[in-house]
Amino acid sequence: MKNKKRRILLSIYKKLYTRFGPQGWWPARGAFEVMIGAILTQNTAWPNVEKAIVNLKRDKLLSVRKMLRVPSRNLKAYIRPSGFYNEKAKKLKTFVKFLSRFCNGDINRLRVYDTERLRKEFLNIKGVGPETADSMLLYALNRPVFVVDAYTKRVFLRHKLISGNAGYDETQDFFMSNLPKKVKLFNEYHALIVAVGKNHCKKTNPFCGDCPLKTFKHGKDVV
DNA sequence: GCCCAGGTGGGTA
DNA sequence: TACCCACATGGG
Repeated sequence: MKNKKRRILLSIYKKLYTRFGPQGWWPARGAFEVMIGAILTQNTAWPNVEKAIVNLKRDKLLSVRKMLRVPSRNLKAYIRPSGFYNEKAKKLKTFVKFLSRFCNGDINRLRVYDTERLRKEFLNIKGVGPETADSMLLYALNRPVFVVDAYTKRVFLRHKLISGNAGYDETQDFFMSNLPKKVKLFNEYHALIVAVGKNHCKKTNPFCGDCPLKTFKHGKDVV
């Protein structure tokens, strides 16, 4: 059974990779920038996040120290294009305060902690939920953690590979217990799911068309 | 003008 | 615990 799931998951990966090619995630440079991007992209289209990051970069605010110092109302102005800027400014402040306390603002010092410990620490930060924490672990710190998002649930529910009431942890476990725990694989897989979710398994169109997953069982979302 | 986007936390039953 | 909602900009 486990082997069957593993075969299916690897087969899906292969089809997606063949169709969309390497995605080169995360589209950012440096661990800190990835982490900031992970917060800014919460329920937000990436192009809007990029605008915010460009603003931050322009005035060299992409460092723990600088972001600690900048007044909140200024920070809000910088990140405005990414939406939810009042909330996100608070989240960014909370996050850099955590970093300065936990690792003296030095991302390299996070290396000494094991993945489970770091995940626990991240989840304790207000504004960092499971997807954001896992994105940071995988894409900033290169830990083998599978990132689940809205696309993951929609695509895999539509192809009847997970159940409608599967939560974050259960969905994540489906991938992590049936796939080799490899950073490169998890990195590419999640990005490919986003690609197919954007292009085919859309909310408003329950039918696959030339979806690369059309050979898998498929139907409208139940529940 | 309407829908959606790489979520999260707080409130209510 | 399980929903429901606010949070906000920008593109299609």
